[in-house]
Amino acid sequence: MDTKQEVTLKTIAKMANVSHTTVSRALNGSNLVKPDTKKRITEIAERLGYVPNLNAKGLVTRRSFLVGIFFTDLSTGTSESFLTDVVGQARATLSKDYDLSINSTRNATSAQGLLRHNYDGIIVLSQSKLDDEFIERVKDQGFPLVVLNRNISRNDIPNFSINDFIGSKNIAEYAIRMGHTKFGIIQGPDFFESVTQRTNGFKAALEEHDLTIDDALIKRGDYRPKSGNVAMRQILTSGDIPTCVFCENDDMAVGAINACKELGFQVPEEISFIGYDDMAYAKYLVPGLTTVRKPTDVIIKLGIEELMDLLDNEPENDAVRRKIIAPEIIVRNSVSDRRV
Amino acid sequence: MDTKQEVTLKTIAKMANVSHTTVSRALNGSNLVKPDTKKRITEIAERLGYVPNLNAKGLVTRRSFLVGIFFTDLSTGTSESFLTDVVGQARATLSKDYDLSINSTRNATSAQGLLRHNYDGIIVLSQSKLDDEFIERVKDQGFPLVVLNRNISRNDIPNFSINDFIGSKNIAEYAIRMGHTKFGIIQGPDFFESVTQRTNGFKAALEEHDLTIDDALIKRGDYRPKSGNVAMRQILTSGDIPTCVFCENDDMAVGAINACKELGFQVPEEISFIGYDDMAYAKYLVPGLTTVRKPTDVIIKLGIEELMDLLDNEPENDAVRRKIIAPEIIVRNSVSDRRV
DNA sequence: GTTAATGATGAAAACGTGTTCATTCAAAGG
DNA sequence: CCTTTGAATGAACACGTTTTCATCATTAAC
Repeated sequence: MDTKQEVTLKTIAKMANVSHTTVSRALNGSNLVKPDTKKRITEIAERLGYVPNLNAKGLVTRRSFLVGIFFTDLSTGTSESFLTDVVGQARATLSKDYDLSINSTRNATSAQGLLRHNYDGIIVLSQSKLDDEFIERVKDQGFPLVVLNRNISRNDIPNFSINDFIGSKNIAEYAIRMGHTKFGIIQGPDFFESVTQRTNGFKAALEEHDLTIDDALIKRGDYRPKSGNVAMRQILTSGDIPTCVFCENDDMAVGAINACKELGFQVPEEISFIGYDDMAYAKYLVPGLTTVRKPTDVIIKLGIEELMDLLDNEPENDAVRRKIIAPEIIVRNSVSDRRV
Repeated sequence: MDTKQEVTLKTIAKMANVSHTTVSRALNGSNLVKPDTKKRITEIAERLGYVPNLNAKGLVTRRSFLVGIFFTDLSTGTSESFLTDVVGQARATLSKDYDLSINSTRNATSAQGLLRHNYDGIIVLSQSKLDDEFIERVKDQGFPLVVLNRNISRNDIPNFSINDFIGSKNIAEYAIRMGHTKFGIIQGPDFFESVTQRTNGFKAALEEHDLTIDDALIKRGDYRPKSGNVAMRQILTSGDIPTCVFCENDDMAVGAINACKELGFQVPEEISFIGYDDMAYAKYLVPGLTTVRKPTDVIIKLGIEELMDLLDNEPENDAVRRKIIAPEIIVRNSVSDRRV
């Protein structure tokens, strides 16, 4: 029953008593072919279930009909919703001509076969400075390229990113306004640039208000709930207990809050919590999690639209588009009011 | 700086004073070429950064170097962790030769260009009977194919699935053993077959114990936390309140539990909850969520290994591998003990 | 020292398309 | 009626590989 790729242009040509050249033209909507022969040809093609050989087509037109989507790391939790969002939106927006190929920049860094598939365009969802080498290479090889999520230094590449520094700084200022002075932080994995930004943004706000944070109250997790739980237990059993803990993503916040309840601390009365990401469930935790919403849907939309431009038009673009978007603060009930 | 695809076999051939035939052989590790010429050639290729044209290669070898991964629907929440798991594991397991192309069976159902890219192999992550038409077509066209997650009727296709009926039935029996007799159900979207199975499995256990369930206590959500919240509010305000509610995924359970707390019901003392999926955070909710763990990692592993077999070996397989795996029950604290 | 076997290489064809250029044929212009 | 134009078509080449078959050089066999 293996009927794969039996019918080609020549098959159709014979049946229609024309050359394969004419068939090719007819099927590609050329206006150099008489209307009724065109009709005859398309009917035969339809009936035979003709599907063009993309390898042959791509060989001569120098295309691959493939858009590459590259993540920093596929195994890390954060990417989850990001991945589905990107794939979903890309599928909905991009022409059906293209297939989406998912990859990790890590796999691609190996010198050989970096980009075996000659992608027609590439989207990088960058979470780490380690991607720079990859981005550099892709750009220099002339691929249409868009970089999302992380702010990169090269300014000749379209780049839509999120300013996690500002997001964290703003949420810290909110907590300070609520009267908190003694903080803890549960960080994410150190190779994510978002982690550096979130930590630095939070600290920056503290400094501006002449507050300090004890290094012993800064723990590192891996963005998963369990690591948040472990880190919080360390903090709670160390004797030196903060009034407010900033968890660098919501998943870890869930684990950390759980640790408090297990050890008999009231949330948020005794200890307040701040999350990051505004996951779908954050609103429905008890207490509702005060967190930061990243406008990922916006940058994804911008990125895909930009790539479509790059794919359609000539590389003679006027201006390279770049944009840094500030996240939004979502205030719920997990930070208590300590003002006197 | 556009250096894409300038260096070909012939480029190298000229520099090495051989024919492109020899270069091809050398680079493909043929033993018909003298060791030192092979070395000379590979060095030149390396230096020039040669990368083979997969279109040309595929044209003659009739391959695409593409593995297609098809989901029922890309925009629905459930797929999230599934998607990342599959992509991650496939990337880790599969030979680097292959790219992974993500798709939805819905997009592919359109008659033309169903499978423009001539995938070397296909994995279908099926969640709905609607996929059957797609699966049928793929199989009949002779693609190496593996279907995961859902149990399909055709027995000539490798199929690794999860028995949600048993999972739901078992968890229901646990709740019954704990003394519950009056239940509610918050269902997922109706086009998912898992939803039918979960509902039927749960009901089956009730019947076996001569218990009935009021249809007014069966609400439908969309697998997102918010829909769980909405559904639970309807139940709570209807006057007729169950002692235990089965939410067909954890996300909806979060929303539902929240509704109880907002309206002043104690969980699990007054109302108990059961989830499904055992998401990473389920363990850290308060109370810890009693739920069902789907061995998705197992079926993904089986599926990818099977596909690798199909890709390597001849289609003359001995036996078609099929397996249905029962989920595991995870008992935590969200179901109260009502035994007298 | 001739023949047979082996090892290394190249020429040419093939894969299925798109595209350039030449050719045919009918209609239009005088 | 002859020439010119334009429309429709086909022949041939190109894209970058792999593969079959032939060729040449070298070694082994007797």
